[in-house]
Amino acid sequence: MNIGEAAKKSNLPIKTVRFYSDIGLINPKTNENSNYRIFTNQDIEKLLFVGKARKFNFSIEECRELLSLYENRTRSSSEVKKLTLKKIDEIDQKMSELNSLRKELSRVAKSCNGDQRPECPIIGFLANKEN
Amino acid sequence: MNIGEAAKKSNLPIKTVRFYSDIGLINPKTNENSNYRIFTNQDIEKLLFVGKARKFNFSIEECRELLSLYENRTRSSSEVKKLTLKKIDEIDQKMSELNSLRKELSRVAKSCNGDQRPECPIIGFLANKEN
DNA sequence: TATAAGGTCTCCACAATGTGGAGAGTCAAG
DNA sequence: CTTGACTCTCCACATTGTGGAGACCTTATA
Repeated sequence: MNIGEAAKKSNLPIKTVRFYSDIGLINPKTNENSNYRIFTNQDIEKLLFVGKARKFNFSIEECRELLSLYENRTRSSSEVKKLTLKKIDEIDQKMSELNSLRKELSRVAKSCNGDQRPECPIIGFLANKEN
Repeated sequence: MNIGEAAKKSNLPIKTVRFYSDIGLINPKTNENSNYRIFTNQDIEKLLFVGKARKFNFSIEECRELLSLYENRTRSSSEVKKLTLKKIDEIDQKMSELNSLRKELSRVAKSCNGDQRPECPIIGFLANKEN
């Protein structure tokens, strides 16, 4: 099938499918006459796989790795689990950063009246060299 | 002072200071002879301000806005507070996304043995078109 | 005074992950 | 044969810088 149908079936924008093909995440054949890409059902499965993995925060390179594990019928499940646990770790890290950020911001926001007067502790806080 | 000293005083890499100056976040004068940028103490203050705001997750454009509020002695504190509350909202949004992501990932990770056998529920999950 | 060392300049490329458009080629239907 | 819908490649842009090349400036030392 052509790229338009592939895009529809994989729920991805055409541009994205082309991009994934450009970077070799998938490797559709090429019609030598028309230079059109030709997608198989296997390609669609891979696109769906990648689409989902991307939604779950895996980077392109991680998708590439997962994809090769996906295709390798003899790989151990521990490899996949390792990648997943690493992802969870990263998420935890990010969340704790966001948490302390949120705390600080809400602390300064609370101390600000938010009225018509120009005095603003938030600005003062940001302008303060210390901390 | 020259850019090297400005970078040191603002705790930012030279390249970053140059970048901020390129995009007009700060506007140091230029020595017409040498073409060197000349920074004042005011510029350093702004750089420190931006550096801190960036750490607190404000985007460059938001920094630009905050900077103009910072310089505007007649602005109301509510404008600053609004930006800050918006930031907090964004953080909340991001955290809830990460939370559900984490839940899903840890659910599938738990269901995977992580052993030498190739059966892997995580791969199965990612390959599943549904959900 | 000549030269070397160190600071600074501009311009380009790259990172990640696509999106948007231009201009040209292809295919299927009428 | 023409028209409209698809597809192709190539370039630019988004964000926030970082790294390097080659050229220019300044200051100090020989």
